[in-house]
Amino acid sequence: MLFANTSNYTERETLFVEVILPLSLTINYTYRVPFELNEKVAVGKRVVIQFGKHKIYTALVKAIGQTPPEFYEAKYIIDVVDEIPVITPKQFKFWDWITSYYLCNEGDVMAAALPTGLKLASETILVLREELPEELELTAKETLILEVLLKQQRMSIDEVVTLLGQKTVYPTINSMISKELIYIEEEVVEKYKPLLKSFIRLNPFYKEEVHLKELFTLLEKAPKQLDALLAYLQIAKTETAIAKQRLLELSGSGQAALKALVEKEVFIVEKKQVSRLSDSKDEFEVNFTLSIAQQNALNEIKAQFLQKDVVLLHGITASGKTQLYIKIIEQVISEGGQVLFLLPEIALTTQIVERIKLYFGDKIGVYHSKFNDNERVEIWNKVLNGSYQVVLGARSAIFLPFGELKLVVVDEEHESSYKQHDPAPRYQARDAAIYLAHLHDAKVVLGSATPSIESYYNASSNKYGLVKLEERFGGVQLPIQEVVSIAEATKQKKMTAYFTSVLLAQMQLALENKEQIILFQNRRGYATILICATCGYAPKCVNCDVSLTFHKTSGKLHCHYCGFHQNSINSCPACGSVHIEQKGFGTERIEEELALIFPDIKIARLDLDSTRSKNGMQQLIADFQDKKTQVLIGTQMVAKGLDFDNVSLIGVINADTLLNYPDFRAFERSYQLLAQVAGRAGRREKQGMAIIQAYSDSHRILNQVLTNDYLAMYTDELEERKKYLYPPFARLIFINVKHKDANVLNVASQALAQALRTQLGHRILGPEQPLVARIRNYYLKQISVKVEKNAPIQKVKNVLKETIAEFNTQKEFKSVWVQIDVDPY
DNA sequence: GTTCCTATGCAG
DNA sequence: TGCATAGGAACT
Repeated sequence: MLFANTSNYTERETLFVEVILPLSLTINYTYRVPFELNEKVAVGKRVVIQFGKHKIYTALVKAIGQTPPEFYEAKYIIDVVDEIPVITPKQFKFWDWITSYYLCNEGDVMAAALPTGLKLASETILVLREELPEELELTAKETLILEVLLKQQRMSIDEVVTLLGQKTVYPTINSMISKELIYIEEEVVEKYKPLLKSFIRLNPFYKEEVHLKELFTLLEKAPKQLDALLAYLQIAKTETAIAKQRLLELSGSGQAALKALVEKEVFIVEKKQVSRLSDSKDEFEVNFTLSIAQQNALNEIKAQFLQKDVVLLHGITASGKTQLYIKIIEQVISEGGQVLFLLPEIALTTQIVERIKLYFGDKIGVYHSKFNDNERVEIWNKVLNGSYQVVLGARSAIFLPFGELKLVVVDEEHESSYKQHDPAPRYQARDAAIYLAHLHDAKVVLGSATPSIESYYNASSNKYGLVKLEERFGGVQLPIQEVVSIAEATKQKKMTAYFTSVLLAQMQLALENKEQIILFQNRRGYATILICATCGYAPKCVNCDVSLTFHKTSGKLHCHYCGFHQNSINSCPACGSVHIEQKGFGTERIEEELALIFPDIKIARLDLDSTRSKNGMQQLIADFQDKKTQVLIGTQMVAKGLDFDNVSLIGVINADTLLNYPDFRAFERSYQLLAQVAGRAGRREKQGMAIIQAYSDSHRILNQVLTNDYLAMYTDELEERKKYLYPPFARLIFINVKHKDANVLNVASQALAQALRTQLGHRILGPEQPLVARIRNYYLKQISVKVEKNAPIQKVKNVLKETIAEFNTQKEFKSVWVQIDVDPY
């Protein structure tokens, strides 16, 4: 082995770098830096490295050192990608925290944090040799591949797999390599492509009046060219950079004329990099004054910030939290700080974003999953160089490279979509954002009309500041709310399909007044399940342990877990009976029944199925806003982030499905959702109405929704949590165990739980069978870890990590998947 | 015997 | 993650 101090280059430093790969690997790897790259490597820059025999990846330099690895020879890094680091030291610290808190690998975090455009990986390409051997003995498959290659010279592995229709292709490829037919190339695909546009510039020669005049006379015989020139001069008065396309549009002179001018060297064409992000240069002066209540809340937040880093803003629906946020943000950016504004994914496609964008103009960037990669890279860079001072984003926006972060706003902080469940890192963006803020010495505002129990607990126990905003903005009145018993209505024969007479009457009234209606049903599809009336058979998914849902539009039975679907059945496959009954109902069924009752109105349905296409949701919402549709039926989606002026009635078809959900948060969630849904009714001028239909009409949660009594709900829930030791009185970690074989899984999960129990005792619960015991052909078991609040959580986590690692080395459990989910809610 | 799949180990 | 390798099931 060649050590640095024994080599001929003693006077030169030999550097080694520890790199993070964007893969789920438990350790980081060490590479050696070739001397010529010594100057260029730096922590936070990306390097190109070979990992394994073929693959080339971009990895991130985590650390630089001079000690060579003891037990192996390090490979050389191939190249350094960046001129300046793309990851800041603070981001590394943040990643470290996520890695250790959520028990994942650094590579998981890297994969989640970097936009795909910044993570290039190689693709294996087969290339046909220029000279082929004369005598060939080929198998049928090799001939097939060769034929394609003769046509197109190059092929990716994927293409070979589809061509041969088999998964194992490497033996064939290897054989062709040894027969000297092909060679292998690793093609690194640079994913980010800067957008280049052609710009036109006048040759400086013609800047002088004399020359320009000569040019005019010269062009007299070419009127089109003259047009182009005149148009150029006209635009040049007000603009510096003139795009070719724009000139073409404005002059109407055509490609040929422009080309001729370029050939005459009158115009010079330049390719320039432009931004894909539409930046509205004009900042709108949206003047508004805060109400007294808002002003007081704002002052109070500022006062709280003197002592507390996090403030919970408990502001009832329509109290104008957004305006408050805007004022706080405004102050922070005027002092040169950056702001991260987190919103649930769904809210990002809607009005609130437009409002804030108008206000802050080009200082603001929006970051969410609907953006393509190139756009994300551009946003990343604009945050890095500080040209974006405000970022509005979904949970993944916490990974952007902030330099001067001074404020984090988490709107609708109770939203469950802040938690990422799969894949790792399984982080809770609200909590991670609080840590991020801590790293930056920044302040945090958590806002919600129905705060999560934990946040409210933190606020009432003085860990967070608490500011209340209890007055509706602009004097908007709370809707009149009413709970209607479905059982009672059924008894009195006052049900029409799924609607009580009370709800129907109100709908009639609203429609007569030309007002709009939103109906909420937390289940998509048509009927929940089909069931044979004779033998009780119900069609199930072939991959998962769930009954299939009947969708009428497609005429098929769908699995909502894996996407499997099959044709519906007319007779029972088990007993042949034709008495197939539909049990339960979803949004689709409600839409149909409603159309029968009100044949003249237009109804739209907002759920996962109807919004799958890219602009589906936007279109649906736009139509509803333009009053093209009168009734909007939806799942959870309708509750979140949508504001409609003309909606006077909200109907919850069946609240029981929410309340009966088997989860310790079911009541909290129900309250939050129902309060949010109800709050959508009648926002301006007119008092709206919310009707909640339920079997369990006297449920305490429904009462609390009716009376808007968040505190009562909180107190009751807290009591329950204390009694059964749930958060915030304990920390919860789920260990999900998966295997294709139910028996192996049983044995393995028992063994793992036992191994954990010997170290952590009563804290280990389970393994239990989850509600859905099999998804995508994998059987599932869940072990829960409940840790008292004051126990050393990091020690427990270390034990978990080690025990699971040890467990996975055992021969019979090698193929068992174990995933850890910290704070799984 | 061949062909293909699946499990498993490993990469610096 | 993706690839090499080994062992075995299903085919000829």
